[in-house]
Amino acid sequence: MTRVNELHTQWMQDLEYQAAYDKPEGGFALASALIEARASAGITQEELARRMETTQSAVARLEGGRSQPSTRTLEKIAKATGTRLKISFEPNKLLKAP
Amino acid sequence: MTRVNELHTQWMQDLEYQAAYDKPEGGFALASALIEARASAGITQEELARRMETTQSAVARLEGGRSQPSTRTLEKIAKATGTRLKISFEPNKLLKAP
DNA sequence: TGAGGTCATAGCAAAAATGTTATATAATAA
DNA sequence: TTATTATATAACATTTTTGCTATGACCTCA
Repeated sequence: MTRVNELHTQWMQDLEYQAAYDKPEGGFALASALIEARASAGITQEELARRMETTQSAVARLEGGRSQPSTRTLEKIAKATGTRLKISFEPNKLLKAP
Repeated sequence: MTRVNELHTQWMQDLEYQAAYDKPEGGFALASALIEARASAGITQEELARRMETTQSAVARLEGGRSQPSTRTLEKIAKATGTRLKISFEPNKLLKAP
């Protein structure tokens, strides 16, 4: 049992995690979505890397927001964390103020 | 006025487009999400390319599902189509059948 | 103190995405 | 028919992501 694993037990009880590449600026929202997905799976970077058939350092780079991953990579993450990848283009803010 | 533009007028009236990289297999869902986003903006591949600072052929390649775009590219598409990019890892199917 | 475990970073080579030019096809309008 | 417009494809150079091998920092626990 390790830190992330403990977080897991705690989070899985009441966490509605639906992190998204949404609000923030520089793509760091995606990074936190990755971290949450991994935490929800209760695994380490090492284990996630194993499931994605890559290395721990690659996972750290992704979570650190130091790359702009392709959908290929995002799909691997989804599979490895037991989640479903969803990418959408949603209608934007209001056009004119009332 | 061109074909897509006409589609636009038609769609914008009643289309709740929220295409997603969701159900299907080979990443073609993303492709159709792209097409819908562009159609909702009522522009041609050529115009989308101009807004993304790339070329029409690159857009065609994306919409044809012949690449796995990075979040960098997805962001460009969102900005160019006036939409908001949303990427999320959602909880998966049921674990055990009752 | 030291060992073990987790995560972050740097640097490099290989792979994939991207930008670009040049066509080709299809549909429409004149 | 011809001209024009929109989209699809191929081929290639450039850029970015990705995989990999260290290595260092930070904990916790014995």
